[in-house]
Amino acid sequence: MSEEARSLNFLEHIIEEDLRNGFPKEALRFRFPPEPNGYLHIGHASSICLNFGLGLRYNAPVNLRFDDTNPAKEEQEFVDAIKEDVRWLGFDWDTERYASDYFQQLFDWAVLLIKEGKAYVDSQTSEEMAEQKGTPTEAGVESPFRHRSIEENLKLFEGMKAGEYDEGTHVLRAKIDMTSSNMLMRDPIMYRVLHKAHHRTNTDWCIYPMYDWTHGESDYIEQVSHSYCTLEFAMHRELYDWFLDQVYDEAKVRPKQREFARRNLSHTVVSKRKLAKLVEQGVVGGWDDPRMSTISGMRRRGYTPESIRNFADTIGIAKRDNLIDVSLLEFQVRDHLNKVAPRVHGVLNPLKLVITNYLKGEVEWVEAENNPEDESAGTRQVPFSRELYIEQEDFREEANKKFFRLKLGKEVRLKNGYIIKAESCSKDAEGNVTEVQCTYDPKSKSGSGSEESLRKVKGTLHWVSIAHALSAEIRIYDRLFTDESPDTHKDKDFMEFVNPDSLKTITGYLEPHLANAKVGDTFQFQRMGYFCVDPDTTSDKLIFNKTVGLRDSWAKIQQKT
RNA sequence: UGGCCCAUGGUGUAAUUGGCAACACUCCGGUUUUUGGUACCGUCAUUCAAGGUUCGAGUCCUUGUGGGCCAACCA
Repeated sequence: MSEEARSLNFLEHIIEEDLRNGFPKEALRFRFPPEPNGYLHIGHASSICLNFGLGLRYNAPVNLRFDDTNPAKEEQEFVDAIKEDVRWLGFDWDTERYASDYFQQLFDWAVLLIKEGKAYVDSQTSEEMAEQKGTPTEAGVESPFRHRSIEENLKLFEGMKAGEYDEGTHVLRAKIDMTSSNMLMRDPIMYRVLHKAHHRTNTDWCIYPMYDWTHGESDYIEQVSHSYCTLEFAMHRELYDWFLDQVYDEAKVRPKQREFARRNLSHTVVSKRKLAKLVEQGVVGGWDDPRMSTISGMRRRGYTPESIRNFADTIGIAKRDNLIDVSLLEFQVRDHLNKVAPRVHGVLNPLKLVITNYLKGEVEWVEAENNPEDESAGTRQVPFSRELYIEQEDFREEANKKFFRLKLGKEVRLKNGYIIKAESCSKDAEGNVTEVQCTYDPKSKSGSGSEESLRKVKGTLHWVSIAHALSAEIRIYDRLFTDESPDTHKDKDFMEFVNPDSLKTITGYLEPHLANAKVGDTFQFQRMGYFCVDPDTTSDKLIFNKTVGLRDSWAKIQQKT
């Protein structure tokens, strides 16, 4: 186990430099700041791994802070779901905070700004203000209300807070610079009137602070040392710093905002609006559909927290635009599941196999290892009998020597069982093989130690005894989108790329001890992939989701020919 | 017609801050294997372009080229 020191990413370099410059290590503090307006997705997952990972690396506290400044969109339900998802990913926050905890402080500071002549109440319509704002290449012009007296501003702002005005009639604006090349510095809005109940403060407030006014000050209140956000907030940094300057006390930690590139996963979408559309239009079964990029979807799909964390770790973080191939994620899922998932025999496309020289009615319980990667996983007994199911794909009447499976006249090993030889097969009217007849070598039983049992035969098949088989619904998923970046086409809607075959439901046949499987349990169906028990499972119907397939080099060989 | 950010293999990230381009995945080839899985071995880039500084440039400078972001009473 060589604990090779991982190279630092640029955000860690920033911290290291601050430390070198004398920033006290004990003062390091981070935060994950979701808005509780929807479910967390893979993008949030990497942000969570980043921020909480920093906490672990520097042994520093990480706050979970809900950025709940817009009661029109936010709900308690989402707060609960977010907390569950963060915990499921394996992280624990130092303190649970809410921007709404700071409404009073924020208000007091706003009053201070008004008194210093740095904020004013604007009484125009949003259209009028938008017009005055200018464009990225043209300076804006000042609002006619920009030079109201401090007394009038104070009176108006108090009135806004007291509920004397309707929505849209007044806003509080910071008085900065209408000619700034940064649009965000052109007198940004700090407060708006919103007569809506808030999920935590109820109707205590009818004015709510905007993101820019809230975020940096919240970081400051919590004494967050490094506030990392995505690149689209880069332009906000100037404002973040300006607001901080208004209240900053030298004796305290001054939060530092830095930006990183959002990590985009191929073949998926992540925006709330788009995910909602998939749900509303019935393309998927819900927010936790196993094809969704939500954390709850990935959980239901059978992705493990470890695999998601390893994924976030290995893809790293930088500032350039990226499109990460899902295969990187899938690799991590396989890598982890390979180590922990019990192996099991499961036939997905059954073909009847009859061992003609095996006694009718005879049943043997053969021993099978639960996980070759983990000896402590032990073994189990699997019933073997005269009539079995094998995969249709595993039999061909004739095939070339690259086909390491069952063909007429040739031998193959039934995993944990015997070596068999295909003798003949039956077909239906269309010529499809309906049954294979074979003979077995009674001395070749797996694990018996006999000379015959040690014979090398080129193929090994999984199987299940028909009489003992448990049938189960198997849901097989493919990518939800056929395009690697479905929502980046200017001329096409992402819905055009929905993969019509992203879900196939079949009936599979499993070894009987799976009757005890519980929701969420994951197994490797040998040679087929990883499957987990879906919550739709009932006492009389077992349902499995295919999490991810095994690496399939046979598929590649076939493709080439 | 402005400002800010970015550019390293098929993908994503590194490079002791100016000193032999590394890691993971993928791909391809091979070894092992009672999972065509796993494990293991090997092949695959002179760093967007052109100049410049330097003994030495992925790293610094200049100019291009390409891409992203910025005008919600959203976050």
